[in-house]
Amino acid sequence: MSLRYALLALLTAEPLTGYDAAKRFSGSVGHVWHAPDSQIYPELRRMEQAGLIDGKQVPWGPRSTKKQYSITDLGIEAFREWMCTPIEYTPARNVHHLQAAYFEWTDTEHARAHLQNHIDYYAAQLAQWKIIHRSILDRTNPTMVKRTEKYPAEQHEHIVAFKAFAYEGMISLAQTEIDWAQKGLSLLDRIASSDVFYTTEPTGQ
Amino acid sequence: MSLRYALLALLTAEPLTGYDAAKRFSGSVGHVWHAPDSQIYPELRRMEQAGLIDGKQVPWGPRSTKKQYSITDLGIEAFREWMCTPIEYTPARNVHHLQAAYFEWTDTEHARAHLQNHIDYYAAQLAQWKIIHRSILDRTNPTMVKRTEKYPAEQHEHIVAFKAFAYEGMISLAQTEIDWAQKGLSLLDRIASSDVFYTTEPTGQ
DNA sequence: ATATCCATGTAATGCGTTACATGATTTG
DNA sequence: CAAATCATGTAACGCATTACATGGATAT
Repeated sequence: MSLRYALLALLTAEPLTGYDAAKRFSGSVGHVWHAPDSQIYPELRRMEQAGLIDGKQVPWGPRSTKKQYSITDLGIEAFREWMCTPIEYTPARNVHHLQAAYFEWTDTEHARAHLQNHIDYYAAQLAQWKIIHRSILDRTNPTMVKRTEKYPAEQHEHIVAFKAFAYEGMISLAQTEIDWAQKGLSLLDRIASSDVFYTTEPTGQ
Repeated sequence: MSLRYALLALLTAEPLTGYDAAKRFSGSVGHVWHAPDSQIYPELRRMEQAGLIDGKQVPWGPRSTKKQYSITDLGIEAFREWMCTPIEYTPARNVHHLQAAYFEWTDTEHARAHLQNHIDYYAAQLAQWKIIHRSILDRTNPTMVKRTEKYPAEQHEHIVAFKAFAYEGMISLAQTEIDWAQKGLSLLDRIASSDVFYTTEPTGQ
């Protein structure tokens, strides 16, 4: 159900085609919320049926059209209501931490590679998020501009502050993952330099 | 596919019934990896069919039996192989951060409640994880005892270190979430004390 | 005896991923 | 005119959640 509200959130800024939405969810915003087009198009159709959004055929090129969705009053109300309801916390399922817990089942080199991979992945995320964070704060982010245009100038600061705040959360999580993996690399160093390691098999049932 | 390896991981320590596994995944270990029984029983059957585990009917009470699964050599090999392969990173989809990004669509009190909820949730997680982390380090954790029994004493330290390391990751993530939400509360305080806020509606299309 | 574990499932539904498909428009 | 981009889907599959179901064993 969250994809629906992620879409409504996007549509509070400006009307979009399915393609536009899909592009956002796999571009820069996709680092925060990802969804494939095969999920987006049907969901938009369901949302239109539910009256949350309004799809208009607009001309595209000389002969063709595309369907552009705008949020309706009902959609705005639904989004606002969702914004007031607490979201359930889904049970933890962190597969990378699970794997790290069993590093005695692989060798130091593979374990090191996993952790390095972890660092690389989150370093890339971090870089992306920092760029977006900056573009939000200095008001060069195009979607933010579109969004703030609808509000009186006094409120821009808050709107910007909330978006920045959300990204700051992602940034600190990514940094935490990197720090953790780096501690893991140190742990592996300490272990590898000790004599006993990886006779590989347990001694018996 | 990860549930399969989470189950294999558990079974490297000791044989389990479906019920045992389900209990672990909703008890203390459930704060790291959760799965409902309706998923566990069929998966165990599939794993048995694949030869990764071996189910034996063992007596339970005077008249009844239960099925206890042990990991097979093939299962150990599969687990070891999985431990050597890098795990894909699934695209980010953090619904709480998404909601926080749009706090201008609700009022200060609801926003505050969301953040307080966030703090409470992760504080509870943190408390759980710290307890497990401690029980791993001081070797009172029963599953850890079962697990280390199979290995020579020289390796116990590493096995313990990896488990502790994994929990440390969860602990710092939970702490990061708490810190973030607390910053959010401060932000809301600053905003609430300023004059302009929540005339609620955008000025116009 | 009665409540609480222990034990094991089925069924419906929804969300998400991957793969398969197609065609128009714009840009170089 | 070829390539990249814009545009929109369908289909199959798997994983996860929720609800529905049942019954034996143990402890008080």
